[in-house]
Amino acid sequence: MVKLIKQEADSKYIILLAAQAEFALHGLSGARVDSIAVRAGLNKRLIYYYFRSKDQLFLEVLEHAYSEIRRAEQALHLDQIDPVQAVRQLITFTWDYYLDHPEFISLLNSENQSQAAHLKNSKNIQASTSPLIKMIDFVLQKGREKGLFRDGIDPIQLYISIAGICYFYLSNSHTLSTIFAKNLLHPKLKAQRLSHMIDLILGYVLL
Amino acid sequence: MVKLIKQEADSKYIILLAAQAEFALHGLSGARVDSIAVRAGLNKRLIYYYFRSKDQLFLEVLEHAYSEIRRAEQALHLDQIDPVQAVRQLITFTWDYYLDHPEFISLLNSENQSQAAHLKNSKNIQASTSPLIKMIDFVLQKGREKGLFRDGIDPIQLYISIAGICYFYLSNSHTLSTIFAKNLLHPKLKAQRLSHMIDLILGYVLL
Amino acid sequence: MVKLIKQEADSKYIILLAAQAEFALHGLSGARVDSIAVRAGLNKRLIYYYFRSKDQLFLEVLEHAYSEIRRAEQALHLDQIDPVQAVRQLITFTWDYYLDHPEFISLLNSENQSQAAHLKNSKNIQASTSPLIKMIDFVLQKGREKGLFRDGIDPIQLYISIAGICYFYLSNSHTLSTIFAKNLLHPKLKAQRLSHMIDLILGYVLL
Amino acid sequence: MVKLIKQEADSKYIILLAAQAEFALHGLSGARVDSIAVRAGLNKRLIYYYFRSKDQLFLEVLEHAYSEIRRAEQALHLDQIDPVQAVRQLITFTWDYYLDHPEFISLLNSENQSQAAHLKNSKNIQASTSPLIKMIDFVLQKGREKGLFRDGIDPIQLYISIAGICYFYLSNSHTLSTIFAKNLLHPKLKAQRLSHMIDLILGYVLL
DNA sequence: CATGAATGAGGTTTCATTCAT
DNA sequence: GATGAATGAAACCTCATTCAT
Repeated sequence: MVKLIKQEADSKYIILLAAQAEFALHGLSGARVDSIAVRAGLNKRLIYYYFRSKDQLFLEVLEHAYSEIRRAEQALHLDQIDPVQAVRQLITFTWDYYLDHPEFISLLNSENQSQAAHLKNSKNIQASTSPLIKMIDFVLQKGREKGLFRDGIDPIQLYISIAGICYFYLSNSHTLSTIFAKNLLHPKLKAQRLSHMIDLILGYVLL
Repeated sequence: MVKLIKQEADSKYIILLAAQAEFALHGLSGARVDSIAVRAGLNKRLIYYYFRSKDQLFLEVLEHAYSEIRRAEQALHLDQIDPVQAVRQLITFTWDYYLDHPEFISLLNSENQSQAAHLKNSKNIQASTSPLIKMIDFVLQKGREKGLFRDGIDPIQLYISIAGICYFYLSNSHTLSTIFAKNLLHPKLKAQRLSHMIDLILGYVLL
Repeated sequence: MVKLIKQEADSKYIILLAAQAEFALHGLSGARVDSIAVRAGLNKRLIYYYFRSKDQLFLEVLEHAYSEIRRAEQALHLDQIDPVQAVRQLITFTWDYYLDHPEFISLLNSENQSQAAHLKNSKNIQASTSPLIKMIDFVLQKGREKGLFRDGIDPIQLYISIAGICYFYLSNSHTLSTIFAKNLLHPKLKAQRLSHMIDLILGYVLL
Repeated sequence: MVKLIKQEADSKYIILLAAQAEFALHGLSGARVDSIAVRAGLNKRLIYYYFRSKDQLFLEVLEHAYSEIRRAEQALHLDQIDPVQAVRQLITFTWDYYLDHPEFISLLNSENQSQAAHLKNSKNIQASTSPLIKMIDFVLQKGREKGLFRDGIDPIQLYISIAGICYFYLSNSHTLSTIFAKNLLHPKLKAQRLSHMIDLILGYVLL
């Protein structure tokens, strides 16, 4: 019995991971259910057994991806460290997370192309981001109280800006690399980028 | 004869615009050649007559989109105004251009999903960005010479950051709006966003 | 033990009824084994445990339906009443039975679409109709002897005609209702139909 | 140009006939689009080119079948012959038409299994039956005026009864043949059936 | 320049059925 | 007796592309 349950969990999870890889690589409409089955080493029919359709599968992949990053964000505990360090930490984390999880960027791009049609049908997504925003707000307040940070910074705006400077560099690295005729993903350039981003955000945040 | 040539130009251009709309809405693999023909009000076979394949059509749409934004950027003449104003101007322009040309964002997302496969096969794209970077570099230098701007700012990094904070907010507006449970494209929020971005960049650039 | 056997009977019968409903609604090829399992509230595998295949299940449903109507026909005892009343009774019974058992009509339609492939493989079906025909023959003979009924009526032909006028009106009620733009199953129209059918048959049978 | 048009008509019509045969043989859900393509000797994709879906194809087949029988009915000109002959003629025609067009019966059975879902979405079906009913009403009136026919016969009821006795015998010939252990489609039996039906209807209609 | 007809390959999804417990 | 997991075959349908004129 226990084994059975484990098997199910395994197969379903294997499919989820295979789908994540396929969706990340080819987008929603470019992904092939056949390929997902091959990646998972399981029968294609099983995909429809566990998930109801390609779209439903995509939604679950997306929810999974969101829950993973939210979990990682929670583990940052930015409220327990020095505010300047906290800002540095937030940038570095975001950057590293996107670097380590290129599929997350891909999935978000696909979902935005779908106008968030899947996410809108999803429960318990909205709530999951607020703890992070609260944490950032707390950090900004502490920095302000210490006389370090400027006044009137909106935590959501700041979060979107930090995400944006990390995200855009990576999500558009192919076109940018082509246009600027240099490989933006070269380790040296990646290090320079992180450094620039920290300078940029701290330059704004600090008085 | 002249008229015939003009007609050809017309039909080809009509298809290009129809394709741009379709690609912007559905991405490369999600776009339908049939839909493009319907949008253009022309026979599908004509698409293959003017462009050789769906991918070639996509490339030409992409090249067209790039040439348009480059043309607009050239018209900025940032080198002829006050450096602080120039930075403001650059942010505002980028923001407005993305707002007015949502298809540009969509096309870039698609192309990055394709790992810039089309762009890499394209001549005369790479050179086109450098004037802008030179212009930014000139602005930064002027600001530095006037004792206003900080030292050591990489124009490419700055450009990518400005583009990133504008781009991400818009390209991911659907998921962000869902997650934060507010419509990020509401006029009020858009105005706040622009204001925040200017604060952010100037806060960094200014000494 | 007894309880187990009873359980078995229960489950098997539950499946049979569920299958009857599903087959009646969607026909043989339109019926879904999954749906039958859901209707029965039992595991799909059990269907294959009790019945060997979808076709075998269909056959048993069919046999069950036939045995039910034959049982009801036996209970008529037409031979014990006045011949005119007996004819009225036969028409009314046939009409009411079809009305009360729409699944019977559906199953017969499906089986005829299959060219009676299942029924031909069935034992003990053929014999079951003859008592009814014998009963009708007896009624006709009695009516003739009483000087009421016309001569030379074939009981099988009469039976098929009575069945036909009832059956067709109901089996084709959807298309007929659409074509004649009135709901043939409205109580008023049903009553008129029964009245017409009795007039028709008696008009023919009576001298 | 003319040839092109003719080709289109040909291909579409060839598909229609192939579909009619396939639907007649296997019903709506039992029919295979692949088989229709093979029967038509045309590419499967073309079926979706001309008709939009299997259901739409089924509807057009159905409409075609209805228009054919209505056309044949119009050609009867029952109003121009002796009323008794007209009734005979109507029965004989109905019987022969069903015999010659077994697909018509099959299609109607399928459509009724679908609860007339297709027909309900069809324009100009309802109107097509009324001329026949008017013609029957005219015949009945003439017979009554000549002192031959009984009073108060509803033409729709009569039509349904005539259709029913013909239809049921043929649509259910497989199960009936099995149950009565004789081939109902044997020429001798078919002749007897027609004779019985004429006796039955005239026995009712004539005073 | 322009078009309606046609196609092969492959897409998502569904099905009856069986495996393993 | 009962079940959840798994499957191969085949269903409907769609796609980019080409043919023929």
